Amino acid sequence: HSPTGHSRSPPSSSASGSTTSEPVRSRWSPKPEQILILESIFNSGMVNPPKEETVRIRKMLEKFGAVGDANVFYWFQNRRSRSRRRQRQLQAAAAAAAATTNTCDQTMMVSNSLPHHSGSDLGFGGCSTSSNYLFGGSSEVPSFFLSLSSSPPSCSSSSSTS
Amino acid sequence: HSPTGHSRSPPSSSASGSTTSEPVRSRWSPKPEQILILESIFNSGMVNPPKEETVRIRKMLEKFGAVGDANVFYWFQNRRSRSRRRQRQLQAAAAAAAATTNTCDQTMMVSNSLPHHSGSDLGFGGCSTSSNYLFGGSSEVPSFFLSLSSSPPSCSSSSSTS
DNA sequence: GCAAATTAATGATTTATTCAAG
DNA sequence: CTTGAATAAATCATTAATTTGC
Repeated sequence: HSPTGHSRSPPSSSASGSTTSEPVRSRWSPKPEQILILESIFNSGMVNPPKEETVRIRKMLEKFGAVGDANVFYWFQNRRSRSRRRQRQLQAAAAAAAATTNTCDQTMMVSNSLPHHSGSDLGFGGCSTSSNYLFGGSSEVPSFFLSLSSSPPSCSSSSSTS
Repeated sequence: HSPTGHSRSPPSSSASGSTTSEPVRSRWSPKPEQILILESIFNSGMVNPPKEETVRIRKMLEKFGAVGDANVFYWFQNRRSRSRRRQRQLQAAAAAAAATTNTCDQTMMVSNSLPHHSGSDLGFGGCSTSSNYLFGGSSEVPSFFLSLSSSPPSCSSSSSTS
């Protein structure tokens, strides 16, 4: 629908890593600034920009290095795909864990005493703020993990006698 | 994929992926529950458990599938590595962006979407709710862009030189 | 310290699925 | 039922980080 007159525009890749002096790059590698921009856009909710926007984004990115419309398109496509996959993986993990939690007898009775942990985890779900969430009070599934006392120096010794 | 050679022989233990119903796997693939557990531990601050804890963790994970101490060790090693890299990349991006922000007038004011938080959120995961106050200039059409699809039917050569 | 070898990330392709016309 | 467009999933291939041995 809406034949926007977009023809088969194969990757008009005009990609180059470093504008300064790079030998030859067969594959576009976004520069930090470009990544930042793309991430910002993605995180702002625009996960699948229409062509018009894609062109605009490309123009914006071009200020920091050669890039083609196709690169931008690919980037968003991959971002969506991978984002979703991770989410699914996590969800599966949660479900599976919840379904099998009871199997773990007294393996770990957790003693939630973690005072705090300089938050700087990153990496996974993204939505996770702390360790206790997700299935905090789902059912009879007590968050049976969390807190394996961090053993900093010597051996395990709950010496956190505050 | 170059399964040709195992040089390092880290902690020796049993490591197999034949947990439930997998044919044969040369490499341990953590089950969702195991991932969840490992993530929880990692996020709880224990990013580098000593051997003692590693063994404990392995025993705990074993309830969900075969796993060896080495696998646990590797997992944490890789996890740390990944975290560090991500962090660095982000910082680099931020720095680079900051360094060039002035250069591009209002080209990229996108930077940080979410207010507050002194740049250390790194919530790239994929939580982005729907905060669209970026540059919703003229996005109306769903999304149409270069087709660059393949040629499934008919002739399409591409003998994959792989 | 550097360069080869390994590993993880991720850009680019291919394949399958979906949905709307015709 | 077929065709065409658009996407998402799966896969391939290359690049960049890390690790390792000299």
